[in-house]
Amino acid sequence: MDTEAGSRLRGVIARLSRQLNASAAGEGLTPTEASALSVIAFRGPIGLPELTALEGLNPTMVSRIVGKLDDARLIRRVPNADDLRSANVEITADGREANDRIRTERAKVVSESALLLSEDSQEALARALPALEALADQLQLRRVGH
Amino acid sequence: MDTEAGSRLRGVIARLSRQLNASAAGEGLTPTEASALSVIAFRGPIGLPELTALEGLNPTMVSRIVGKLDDARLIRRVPNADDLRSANVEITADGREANDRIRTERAKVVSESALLLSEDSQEALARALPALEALADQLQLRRVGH
DNA sequence: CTTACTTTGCTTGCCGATAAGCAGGTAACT
DNA sequence: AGTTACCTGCTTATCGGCAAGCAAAGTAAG
Repeated sequence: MDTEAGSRLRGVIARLSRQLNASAAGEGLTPTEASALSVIAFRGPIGLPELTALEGLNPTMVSRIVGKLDDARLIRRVPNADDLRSANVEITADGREANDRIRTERAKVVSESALLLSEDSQEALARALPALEALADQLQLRRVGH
Repeated sequence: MDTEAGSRLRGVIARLSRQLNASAAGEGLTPTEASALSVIAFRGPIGLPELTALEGLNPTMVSRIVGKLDDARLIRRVPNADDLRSANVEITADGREANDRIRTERAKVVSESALLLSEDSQEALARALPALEALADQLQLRRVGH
């Protein structure tokens, strides 16, 4: 990937992020909170450090997000018998419902716009999904290592 | 694109945006300012409405960004003889130098991480670039229309 | 085993950066 | 005069991050 492509990728990601955040309705949750809820829903009971890593957030934010989601009864802290300082978090019934609603709503915005693209573009997006996720992993490793 | 893919795309874009903004060094410019400077550099003299559209920003921000870049002598306002209310902006020599530095620096972060990915992933990213840009266009149209 | 000290995992208060957006102003056009 | 293009002051939302604090766990001396 050359400078030209790197620069374009960077630009378009910033732009997409702006557009998506702007069209973020929600359940009273910020984009990051909704994303965290989704991870908790799918990756089952999970510790805060893992959540931090998966979302590429910082521990302070994760603590606050978990606190808020817990207050809202969307997730539940499950004490860890081995170490009472930490706790795993898992989704509640309310949380699962909220997650489904938010997920559907948010994906709709992307899906509907994507449907207006050419077949080729849609396929390119689908094929790039794992690569984008891998790239995010790499960028995160780079930051942590550095 | 189904709900699953839409949701994943949305999530990964947010994550990439966080990682990239966090590793944003700079010339005293915010990510958005740097991006605007880049657009001005490549799309030559340009009016503020076009800049607003290209970046998917809101007019208030564009006004402020242009003001800052102008103060820093990185761009220059060129009066429009036809309509003195508006003005086109164009890059200055200083601006071009700054843009080249920032562009190289920023792209490096992406490129270096991308190089650690598989060949397939790199190719998928390159092929998805136009599709991502088209998607951003669609999302923007959707917002403006709505 | 008990007490004292250190480390670890998380929480919280505070502040800064970035960006959106409204309201109101000025100047230039029609 | 009315509209339009832009600028600016103020507010808000989201997120990052340091530093202090707290409770549990680990370690070691008595």
